[in-house]
Amino acid sequence: MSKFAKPPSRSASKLPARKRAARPSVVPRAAKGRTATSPKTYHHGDLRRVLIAAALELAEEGGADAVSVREAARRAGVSPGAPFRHFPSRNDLMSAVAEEAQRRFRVSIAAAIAGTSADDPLARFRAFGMAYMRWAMTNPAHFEVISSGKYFSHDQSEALREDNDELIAMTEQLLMDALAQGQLRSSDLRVIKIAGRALVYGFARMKIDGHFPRWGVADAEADQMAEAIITLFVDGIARPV
Amino acid sequence: MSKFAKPPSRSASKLPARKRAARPSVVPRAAKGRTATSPKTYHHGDLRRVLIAAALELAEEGGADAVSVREAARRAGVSPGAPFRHFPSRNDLMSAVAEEAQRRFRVSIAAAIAGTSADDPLARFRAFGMAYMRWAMTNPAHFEVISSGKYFSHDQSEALREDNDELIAMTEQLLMDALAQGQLRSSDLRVIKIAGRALVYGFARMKIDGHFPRWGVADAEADQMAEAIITLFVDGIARPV
DNA sequence: CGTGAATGTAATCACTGATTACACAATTGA
DNA sequence: TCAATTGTGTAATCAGTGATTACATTCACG
Repeated sequence: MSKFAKPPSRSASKLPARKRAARPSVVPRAAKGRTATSPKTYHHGDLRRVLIAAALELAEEGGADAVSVREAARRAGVSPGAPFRHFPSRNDLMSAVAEEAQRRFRVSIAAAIAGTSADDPLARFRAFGMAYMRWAMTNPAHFEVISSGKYFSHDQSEALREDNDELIAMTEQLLMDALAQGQLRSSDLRVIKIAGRALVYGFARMKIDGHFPRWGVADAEADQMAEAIITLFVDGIARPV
Repeated sequence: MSKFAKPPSRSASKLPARKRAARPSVVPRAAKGRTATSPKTYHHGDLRRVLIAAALELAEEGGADAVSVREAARRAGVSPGAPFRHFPSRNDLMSAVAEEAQRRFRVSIAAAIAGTSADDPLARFRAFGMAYMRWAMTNPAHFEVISSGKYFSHDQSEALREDNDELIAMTEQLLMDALAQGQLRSSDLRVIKIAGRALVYGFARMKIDGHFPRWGVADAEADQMAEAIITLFVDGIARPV
C-alpha cells in the first residue's frame, strides 16, 4: 500500500526509539509499580492496549490500510516481534481495533437516542440515522475498520457481534414501535430496515470513499445533506397525514 | 495484506512461468506478426493490456487488495520490473483497471436503461438503480476498484471522470424529466439524487463488505431485496395518486 | 542498414507480516 | 528466601512487495 511509497525516510526513525544499544546488561527497573502506566521495564506492562491505541492512531492518520504491525510496535517502543505475543496476526490486531471502535460507536449512538423522546419512535429512528452518519463522518478511519469487513471476521469476536446485533435489534424495535403507533405507510419492516441501513451506510461511505466532490456535495454541507436525505427517507416511509 | 499470509507456496510458481533459463542467446522470434496476440518475442507486444487483464483477474480472485504488480507480471510471463514501463506505480495500474471496469459498468447501465420506455422517467430511474445494484453484486471486485477510491485519484483519468460524470448527468436528467411529468412529490432533485445514490451504493457495498449475513439477507434473495428497497424508495419520492 | 526510441531484464533497496530460538522478568510455591 | 514455571520482549531470519536503476534487446524509421 502507501507504506511503500516513501522509501527515502523512516530509516532515521521518528520517535525517540528509546535507545536499545547497551542492552545485554540489566534494565533500569525504576518504577516497579505497574499501574498500567509505568514504562521502562523490560516487560512493557501494557503492550496490548498501547498497540491498539497506536493502531487506531495510524488508522486516523492514513486510513485503515496504513496500519502496520511494525509501525505500531515502533510507536510502542518495542521490537517488531513483540506484538506477536498479543496478536498472532495483523488481522487479530485489526480485530481488536475494530472492537474498540465499535464500542465507541455504539456508545455514541446510544447517547444520541437517549436524548430523544420514547414517545415518537420515528423521530428516534431519524435520530439514530443521523447519529450513525455523523459518527461515521467524524471518525472515518474507525468506521472503515468496522465496516470494510476485510480486516477480520465477525465470527472471531463475540464482543463485535454482540455490539452489532444490539444495533440491529435497536433498529428493529424502533420500527416495530413506529408501526404499532401507526406511523408507517408500509408494514414490511424488513425492507425498511435494510433500505434505511443501505441509505445511511451508503452516505457514510460516499463521504469516506471520497465521492462527495464528484456528486457536488461540499464537506461543509455534508451534515445538512445527511439531515435532508434522512428527512426524505422518513417522509417516504411515514404514513401521510 | 493477505498476500503475506501464504508463505509456504508461490515459490513453485503456478503458471508455466515460461522458462527463462537459456536466456542470453537469441529469442525464438517465431511469429513476427504482431496482431496483438503473438507472444514469444523479447518484446511482449501487448503487455499493457495483458497486465490490466491479469490485474482484473487477480481482483476477481482475491479482492482489489490482492492485486499485486509482481503477480500480474508473473502471469504475463514477464519480469517484475517490466510493468514499470507501462505503469509508473501500482496505483497507475489500478487506475487503468478502474477505467476498464468503469467502462464495462457504464455499458451495462446504458443497456439496461435502453430497455425501458422513455415515456416513464421514474420507471427508468428504477431500472437505473436496479442495474446499478445488479452489476455491483455481479462484479464485486470491479465495483470495489471503481468505488473504493483509495487506489487512484479521479483527477488522474479523464476517461474515468467522463464516464462517471455521464452517469451522474443521466441521473439528473431522469429526475428532471420525472419532475416535469409531475411524477415527484418533492422538487428538491439534488437531495433525491444523493439519497438515491446513497441507497444503491450502500446496498451494493453491504453486499460486497459482507454485511448481508448480519442483516439477515441471504445471497439468494439479494436481487429481490434490491427490487424491494428500490420500490420503497421510489414510492417514497413519487407523488401519491 | 544503422541509429535511436521502446521495452524488457537483472539487480537492488526499503519495507512489510510472519515465525523461530533465545533472554529476561514476574509470579508462584515450597 | 529462592528455585521453577510461566509470561513477555528481543534478535534474527524468511518470503513477498513496490520502487528504481543500469543494462540488454528489439523495433521502427530514416
